[in-house]
Amino acid sequence: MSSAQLTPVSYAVLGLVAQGATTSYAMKQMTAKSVGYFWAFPHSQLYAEPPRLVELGLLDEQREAEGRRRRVYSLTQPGRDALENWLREPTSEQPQIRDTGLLKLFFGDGLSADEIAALAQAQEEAHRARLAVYESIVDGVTNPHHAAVVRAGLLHERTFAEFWAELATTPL
Amino acid sequence: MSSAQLTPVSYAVLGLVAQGATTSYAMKQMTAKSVGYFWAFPHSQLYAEPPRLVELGLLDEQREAEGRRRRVYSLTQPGRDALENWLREPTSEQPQIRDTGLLKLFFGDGLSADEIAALAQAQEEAHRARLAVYESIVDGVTNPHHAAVVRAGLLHERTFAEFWAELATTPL
DNA sequence: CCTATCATGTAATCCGTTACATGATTAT
DNA sequence: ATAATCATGTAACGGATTACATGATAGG
Repeated sequence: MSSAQLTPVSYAVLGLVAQGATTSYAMKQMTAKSVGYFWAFPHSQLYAEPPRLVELGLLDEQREAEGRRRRVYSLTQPGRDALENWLREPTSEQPQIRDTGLLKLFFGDGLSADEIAALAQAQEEAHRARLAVYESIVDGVTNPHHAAVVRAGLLHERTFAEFWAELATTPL
Repeated sequence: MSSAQLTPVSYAVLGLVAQGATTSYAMKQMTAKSVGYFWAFPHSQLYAEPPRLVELGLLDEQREAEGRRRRVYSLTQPGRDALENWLREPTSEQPQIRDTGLLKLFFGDGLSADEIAALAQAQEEAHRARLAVYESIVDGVTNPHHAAVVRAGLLHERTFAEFWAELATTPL
């Protein structure tokens, strides 16, 4: 029962199936307008991961008889247990923010003040654009947990938009 | 000149060398107390990446004659150009926040209100701990660009600590 | 001198990304 | 009908992570 340890993608798939996304495409749709904004799962992952979980006995796969003949997944009891345990378990891993703009700022010694300001303005704009997207969807999200996650994203974008805005006007 | 496209790690290494970190260990040290907090580079990456960049002609490698005989890197002109171009180039990739706590919240339908509160409290605590770390180091960071990045981290941790704190007290 | 830890790598596996490719539906 | 796009995958490659392993240096 090769207990290969599960990755975040594994749990995401288990969670998506638990929320009713029984096909890979449905998983893609469900993530697209919410958690996918800051933890993007390429669709190929959502197609590749379920077979692994089937192999581990955490998912069950049914093949449609007609039409697209797509693979329809459902949770097994061990799968449900694995998901629940993960949800309850305190998370220890440090969150990672992989922001290229911050990386450039970190290494920006070689840039002039104007170039730093340009970077900051571009970053501010990007964050405001993302903020606008979140504001436009937040009211349409019915699942309260999903809505809470969108709110977190909203707060984050606001924070960073302000950070860059200040940097654009205040020289280092 | 196999123009394999450079990854963020590539530019990080170029940037670190530009800032005077001429050995892999020095790179590790320089990142550890600043950008490494939210974009962690395992030391093996900092040892594995430079040879690739040497291969591409972006770094030059000198081997120490004595002692540890370590590899000492320096920027070539193409390497410096690549770094500068990257720094000036507007960044298009969306920043990614990979936060397991948020992922659990997203899938937290199956959790009770108490369990959500427990998750939120644990997350708040983790963010406050990180916040304390940033506060303890921010004054000691001399490089203004590094300091700005630490400030960004500080704002982020504060934002998220508050987000989780509110969630812990307000039922969904 | 001996030990602990600092420092420097290597190896192997596997996941994630990117691109390719094709089948089904819908719109015109 | 035909084109466009929606939907569903596969393949290949490379990078990232996780362990393993060993050589130097400093401290006792």
